[in-house]
Amino acid sequence: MMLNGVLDKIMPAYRQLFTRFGVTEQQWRVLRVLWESGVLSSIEISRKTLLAQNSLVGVLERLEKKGLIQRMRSVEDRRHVFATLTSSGKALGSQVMPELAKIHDNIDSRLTTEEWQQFTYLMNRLGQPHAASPYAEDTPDTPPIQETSHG
Amino acid sequence: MMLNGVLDKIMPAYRQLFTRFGVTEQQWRVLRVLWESGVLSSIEISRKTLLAQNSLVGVLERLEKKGLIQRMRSVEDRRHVFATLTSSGKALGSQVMPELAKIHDNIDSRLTTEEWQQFTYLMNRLGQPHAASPYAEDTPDTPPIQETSHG
DNA sequence: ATGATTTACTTCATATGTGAATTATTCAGA
DNA sequence: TCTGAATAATTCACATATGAAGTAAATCAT
Repeated sequence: MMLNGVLDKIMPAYRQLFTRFGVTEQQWRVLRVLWESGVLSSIEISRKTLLAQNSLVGVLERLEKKGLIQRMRSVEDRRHVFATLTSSGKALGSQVMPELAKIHDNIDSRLTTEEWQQFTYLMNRLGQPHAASPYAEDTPDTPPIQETSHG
Repeated sequence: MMLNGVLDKIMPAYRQLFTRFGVTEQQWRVLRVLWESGVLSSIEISRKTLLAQNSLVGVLERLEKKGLIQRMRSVEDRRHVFATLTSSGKALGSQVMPELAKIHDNIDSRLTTEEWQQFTYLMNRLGQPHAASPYAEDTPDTPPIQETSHG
């Protein structure tokens, strides 16, 4: 439950920025990955933003209605829907990015480099169910800083 | 964004348990604090569960509709609404608690004692805005294990 | 080829989370 | 005492999350 608490304290700053530009956090997540990757299929956006497909439908809909993105069906495989930023979407991106960087830097400065490594390590451990081999698929590169008699 | 990822991996286990008993995660949070404290005012529940007042209204409504809790207005200050568990609510609690403990233990075992201390410490640091004195109000008791040239 | 299966997207019903606005009460002060 | 500020709960509009279904299009196995 601590995770929720931390999110509740960290997100407001971001949300405030986003609402100032008329978008929501998840809407921004989509804009962001499109900004970085150009054109993406709905499923790729879903993977990169961690937004469920069904939730994404609405998000993309509202983004398109705002004229920030453009959706289109693939010709080869008509099951795929691709999305890309409109010029206005790109413009918004370039306006938000710097502001976002400020907030990000602030949060970034709350922990030292070592602490961020610990953080990453701990988060990965928490995400992995116990009993699993410590050297499985997505195991973090950074080993624990202190292993005090336990494995 | 890692926080979201971890939550997405941790919560399903809990949600699965709760839906098995016909409640949601936040509904359970309420039942839990009532279980621990007996009678509580809406505002106290809100504080203990981290659920916003307006969200709580609906949660309490549904819990009452399910016959798990009972709401009533205070006589002294009719602005307050108190909630308490019904016998059926208590019964549910005693059924869920042990199951919950299993999941909790599993997650608990994913990190060592030291790592949990680091975790708590890091979460607190992340929740505190930067520039603030490291020894302010809710600063954790456990100091960082490694402070390598930075303060 | 054709039915079974899979895949990608969409829709639905239900439960929240958020910020803003309302309502009902209580309280402090002229 | 009457009024305006402060509280606690509730309501609203809007945007998601989740799980279950539904669709259409592509793939597979026979």
